[in-house]
Amino acid sequence: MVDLKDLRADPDKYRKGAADKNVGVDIDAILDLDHRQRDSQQAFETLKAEQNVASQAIGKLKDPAEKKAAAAKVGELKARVQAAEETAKQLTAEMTALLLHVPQPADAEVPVGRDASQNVVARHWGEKRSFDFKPRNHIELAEKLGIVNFAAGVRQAGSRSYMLVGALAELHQAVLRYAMETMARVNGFTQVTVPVLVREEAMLGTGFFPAGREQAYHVTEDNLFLTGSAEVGLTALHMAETLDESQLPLKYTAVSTCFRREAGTYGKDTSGLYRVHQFDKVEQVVLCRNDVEESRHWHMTMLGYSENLLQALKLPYRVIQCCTGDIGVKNAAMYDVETWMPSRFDGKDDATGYGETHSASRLYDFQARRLNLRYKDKEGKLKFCHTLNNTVVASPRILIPILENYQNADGTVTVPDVLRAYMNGREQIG
RNA sequence: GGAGAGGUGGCCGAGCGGCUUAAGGCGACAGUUUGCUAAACUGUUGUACGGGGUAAACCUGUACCGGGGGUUCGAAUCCCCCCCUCUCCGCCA
Repeated sequence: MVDLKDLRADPDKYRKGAADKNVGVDIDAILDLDHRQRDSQQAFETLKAEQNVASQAIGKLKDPAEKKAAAAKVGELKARVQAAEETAKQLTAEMTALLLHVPQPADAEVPVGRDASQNVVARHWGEKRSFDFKPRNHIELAEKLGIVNFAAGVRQAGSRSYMLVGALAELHQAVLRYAMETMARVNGFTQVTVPVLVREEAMLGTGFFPAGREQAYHVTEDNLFLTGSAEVGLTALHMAETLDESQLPLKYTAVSTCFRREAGTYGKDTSGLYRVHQFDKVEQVVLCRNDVEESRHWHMTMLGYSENLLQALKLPYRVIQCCTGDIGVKNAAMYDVETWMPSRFDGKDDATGYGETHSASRLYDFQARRLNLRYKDKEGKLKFCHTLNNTVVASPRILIPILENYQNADGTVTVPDVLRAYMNGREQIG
């Protein structure tokens, strides 16, 4: 949710912000509606004040006949008050609905672009391996090793389903545990468990709704939604609370199963472990003071954690600064990390070989406004928190670069050093 | 899933149609007194959105007693729906 007062004061900022993000919201229509809403609110409040005065006077009358006469007189006012209230309420509802769609303007440094194709590469890390044999893709590797069963997954759960079996399930757990423990023990994030089945308020509050509603599974029987990220649970942990500045920053991490309908991606990445409906992810969230510099600091710090993890896994990657058209409605800035997946490389364009594995976002107070997540600063003033989130690791997608980059000529896969401790010291699969 | 009891300000707790601009207490803040602390006394005490004011101070309107509707001239109070908490029963990893 953007700040309505700021939108009134500087509508151009929001016009440009929406245009840059390629989001079709009519700022002028919102401003016009805002005027009408305020006028109608004013009209209602004036009438209501009149009614309140008259009603209170009745209470002081003693004579029943006088009371009755006075009540009848106020009764005439009542209809007008109700009509005015109705109008004001309706306009307020319209206003709220429209405001939910106004995107947070991207920060000045974010490159302007229509979609992901205009993202900017910030940096590369790592040496891509050159194979002296014909490398297999992760599907071939895993099926040959008997550590995945796509058919069984699809049979019981439909398309984009899978079952990791044996060593691959172990590798999956290992990478999640490694990520989680590093964040908690080394970087001081508090481990949290989150609900993955949540109310609509949590989805609205974190900005996943209304835009993006079609990406979430809806459990209609109980009117709950399956979350696509622990970002929801972690960011909404203090929903509707007033924190104290001394508590900030709050740093949380959680591993959760994530559910995504992947609506609108039919025919895209249909096979393998890349784009699936259910996966597990270690996510981290920071709630900090309402301070742009501090937000920027945490954003870069968390992006660094993800890079550290990939460096520890010795997986080549590149960091992408997402352009305005790709950062979504809620973000002020976003970086993706893409990891080298040899099977995706078309042999010509290097860019084709990188697959998105991470995403780091800063949202300033956009989510906090919707969540009513505030804190009291040192002067006792109430302010909205800033929120940020980052992927620490998502699996099974991360298993693709691990399998493909660590494969051997005989079809076996070497286990990355840092994960062996989480796999009973196992050094090789197959 | 069944039965019952509840949800009031930062906290406790009264109020059950108009003397409530929510009693009283606790806490917090300010002042007085005081060698210092404490105590005592006095005062202040929320949020959101508007209007006025050059800004702050301040003045003013509306809304808010779990949420949403309704009855009424008037609702914390009466009615309906929903949410949440607690107790008991049933079921259950």
